[in-house]
Amino acid sequence: MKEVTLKQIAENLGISITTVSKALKNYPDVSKKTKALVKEEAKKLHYKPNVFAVNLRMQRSKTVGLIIPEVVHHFFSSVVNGIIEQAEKKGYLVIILQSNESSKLEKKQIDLLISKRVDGIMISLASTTTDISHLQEVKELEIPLVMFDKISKLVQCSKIIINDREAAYKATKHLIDSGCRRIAHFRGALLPQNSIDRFLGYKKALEDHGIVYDSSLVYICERVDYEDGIAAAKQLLKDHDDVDGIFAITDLVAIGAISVFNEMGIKVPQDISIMGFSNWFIASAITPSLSTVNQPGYEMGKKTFKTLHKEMKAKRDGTEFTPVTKVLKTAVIKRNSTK
Amino acid sequence: MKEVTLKQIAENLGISITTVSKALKNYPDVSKKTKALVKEEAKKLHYKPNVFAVNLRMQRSKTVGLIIPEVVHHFFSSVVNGIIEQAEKKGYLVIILQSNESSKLEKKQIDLLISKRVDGIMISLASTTTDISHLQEVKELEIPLVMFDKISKLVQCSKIIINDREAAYKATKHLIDSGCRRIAHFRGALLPQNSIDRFLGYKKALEDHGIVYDSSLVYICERVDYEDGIAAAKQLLKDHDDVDGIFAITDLVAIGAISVFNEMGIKVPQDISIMGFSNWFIASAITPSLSTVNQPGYEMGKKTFKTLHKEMKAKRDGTEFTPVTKVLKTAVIKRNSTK
DNA sequence: TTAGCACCCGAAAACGTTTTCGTTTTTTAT
DNA sequence: ATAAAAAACGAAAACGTTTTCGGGTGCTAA
Repeated sequence: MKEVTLKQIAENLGISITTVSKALKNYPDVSKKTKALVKEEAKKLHYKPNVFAVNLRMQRSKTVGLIIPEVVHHFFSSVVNGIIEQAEKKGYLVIILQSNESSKLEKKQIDLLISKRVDGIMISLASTTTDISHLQEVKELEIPLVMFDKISKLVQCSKIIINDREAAYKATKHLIDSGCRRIAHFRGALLPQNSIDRFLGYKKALEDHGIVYDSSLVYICERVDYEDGIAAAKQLLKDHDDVDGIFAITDLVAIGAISVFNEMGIKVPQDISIMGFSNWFIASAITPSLSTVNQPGYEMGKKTFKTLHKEMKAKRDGTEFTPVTKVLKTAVIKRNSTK
Repeated sequence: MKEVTLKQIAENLGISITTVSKALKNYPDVSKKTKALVKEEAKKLHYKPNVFAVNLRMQRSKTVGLIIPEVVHHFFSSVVNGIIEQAEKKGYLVIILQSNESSKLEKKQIDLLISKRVDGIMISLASTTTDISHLQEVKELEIPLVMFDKISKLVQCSKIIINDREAAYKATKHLIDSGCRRIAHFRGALLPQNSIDRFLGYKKALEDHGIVYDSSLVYICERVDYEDGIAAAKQLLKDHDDVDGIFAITDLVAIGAISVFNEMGIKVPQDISIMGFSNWFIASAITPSLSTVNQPGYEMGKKTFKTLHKEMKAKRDGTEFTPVTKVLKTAVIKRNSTK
């Protein structure tokens, strides 16, 4: 059972390969009659063009690459969902790689994608990435590039993000508006930009509302997970007895904290209010349900691919494309962990 | 800045393309001297083979396809994690598609992967898939195929699964051993095999321990999500007042049920014990923490790719490969939702 | 009749590699 | 010195497409 090729069809019909190819692509210099004949024969033999040959000839793969820090992560998997849905609509396939928050791996994977000659690359940076030479290389090779969520301001490319600072501001303000005055912050590691931005938003909200910023109320959660939340909450209880609100960098951290308070018999939100971040869907399923800030992962994925697609199209057409930065809307979601 | 090709190197060195190619691949019929020269020049020019040409020539892409029902799902994202990690080790890239539990989409995506000429395919079926002709086609084209978790017994291929029936049996037995006698089951839809198997395991456990099976204690959760769990729990409270245990098909359903009981002031596990399934990590974070059965997603992903890799290798070498079925171990994890 | 003009068609190059097989060069043995 | 053997190299085909460009028809108008 040999592969069906253009040659096959051409021989069956006694015409040239050229004509067959053109007929299938509706070139104007092929008569209606031959077009019909060719198409019929192609259907009969179940002809499928050999993508390898097409790729080689066209110098493109109709495949794009995606690098994210973690696959097993609600926010990123939502992004992935948005991306692959949109990509499929446009006839593109997506190769997914995971940097595991390692800058070194990230570099390797960029090289891998380049060597696979993907038509475009989407990336959310590892927390530790500071050297961005691998991304500059992508730009130099003129491979369309879009960054999302965890970006670097130093790279000239399109970006799809939220305003972490503003979102954190809104979250903190919500706590203040509901009556909290001693508000702690469970932040992420020192380096990642969104960890910094959320911290700054928190600080600014305090200052704007006449609350003195107290650095002893800020706890660092290195890995930003459930255990970190538990640890921070326990430490907080040791250090302070007057805190009436917590803004956690992420829902998971907030949930860790809640579980500690539940266990200790500390009432949420009566004794202490808690805000999360991301609106991970489980936030509505815990007790008490978690107030949080919505971070639109699916939307972000959609927008990311759409932007990449425009850029790839511009490259094919040889038209100019100026990078855009799109800031997606966030919104406070009030539930039962705040008053 | 033109692409560097073998031709380029050959011209620079005044030798033939053939020799350059062979030198880079350490063919024995190239002298050490020329090999060194060629390699040096290649490094200097940053030569990277054109994969499109390699693919065409070799008739393979070093790319595999993966189809799963949902990306945003803890279990499946764990599987994805295991797969892409393992694939990268072997130099393969993974194209991920999502069937959205639609049999029609699944079929389309198989066609897509075939037309992209991936070297192998891994799939977990959509719940509604009964017609398996698209998978037969994969077999006919002799594309290596491995199914995992949600499989079809009608397809002759390697399979990586857990024993759902046995796992459900163990979960139910755990409830019985802890003193429960009226045990309800929140099951999934009627069709998917794992929904059936878990139900059968539940039933068998009852019968083996002298408890009469009562079909009025079985509730169907069509979409197997949090809301389903809530609905089923509420219905259960209306229908019965003597139930002392629930085995839910999935952690999320169990969590939905717990949230209802928490709200109603029904004590878990004192008044009613609850078992989940999957050991989704959030299971340890809710109150009370959820007893469940561990379903090793990461392991499953690893094993799935490894098996596919063996099959692909066998195909290249022209050696025979007989499909294997690997059943991964599951274990009951006792937490605070059971006595 | 002949130039001009649609209208069709196909030869051939190009994309960049891999590999077979024949040829040339060098080395070894006689 | 010469034949045989071994080592090194290269021509060319092949993978299957797309696209340019140069014809060859047959028709119309002068």
